Amino acid sequence: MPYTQTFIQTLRQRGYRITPQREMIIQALVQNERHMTAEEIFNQVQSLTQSTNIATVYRTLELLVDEGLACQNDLGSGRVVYITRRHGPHIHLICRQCGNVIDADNQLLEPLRAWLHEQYGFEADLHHISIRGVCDTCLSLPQS
Amino acid sequence: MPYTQTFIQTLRQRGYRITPQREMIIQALVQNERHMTAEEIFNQVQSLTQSTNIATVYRTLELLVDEGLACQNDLGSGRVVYITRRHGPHIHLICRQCGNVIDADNQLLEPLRAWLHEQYGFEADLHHISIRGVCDTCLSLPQS
DNA sequence: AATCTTATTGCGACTAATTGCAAAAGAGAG
DNA sequence: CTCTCTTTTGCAATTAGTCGCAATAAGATT
Repeated sequence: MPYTQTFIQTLRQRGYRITPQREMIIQALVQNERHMTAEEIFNQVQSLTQSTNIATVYRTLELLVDEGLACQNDLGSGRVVYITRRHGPHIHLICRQCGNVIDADNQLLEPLRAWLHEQYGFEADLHHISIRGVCDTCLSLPQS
Repeated sequence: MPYTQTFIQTLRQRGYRITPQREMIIQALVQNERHMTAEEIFNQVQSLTQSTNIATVYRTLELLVDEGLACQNDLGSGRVVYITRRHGPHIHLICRQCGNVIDADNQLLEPLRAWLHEQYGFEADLHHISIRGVCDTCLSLPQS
């Protein structure tokens, strides 16, 4: 797991303390390579050790997001999901009606990012962005 | 309050029943003309009548959003805020560090919307979109 | 005005996530 | 290795929001 170690080194360099809890949380997130809820991570960590707590999972995930190492996304499931920033940036198109999530390309986000930076000096985090709307299928339904 | 009535007529035409609770919730949202939390709306309604409930406020707001009459936004305060769609579309730039919210123009969202529709058949709801990142001020801070 | 159908409400229980605080433990200095 | 300082954790309590269900009440029909 070299990538997990890279993560940990980065945090250590920035002055954060590395605890077994943090290591296991990072490892779960890195190894799964997918969107995970805090509870999924908590369950995986708990299968390794009892010494863990859901609050710690949330706090560690918040740290990873703040440090730009992970992305946080509300995909409309009622639970927030997390993923490392190793993954290429993309847009999540979330259908307001059926709840389906489409992953879209992000080409058009680049001009937006550049423009926001130029105009407002804002460094937009467009790595994993969610956009709500209505999908193809739901639009073409006969009615309702 | 003619605009409140327009709202109500629209809902009635779409087959929804108009209850005193719904009228008062809509009125609170329309009259204030700003982002409001469900609890703020609940408090205003409750000052008029005891016959109300926070769950009803949430359900009515959800209805307004689903019917395209209101926008829902998580501005990072820990509470979701609502506003009518009378307001011109714009982007909320939310700073990950200081929590400040900047309202930005939406010019560049039009090509994005068009492209998402063309490419994915997705009708994006970009009326009130939130983008996280780091603001001008926080970027220029000496360190930390 | 009375009746009927079904959408809507209120309530209480529940879930996801956050917070304050005392106890535990990481990491640097000696 | 021990001490110290400060960050981090675990716990319990709290908050924001949702859900199931029985009771209520819109609005249509007569």
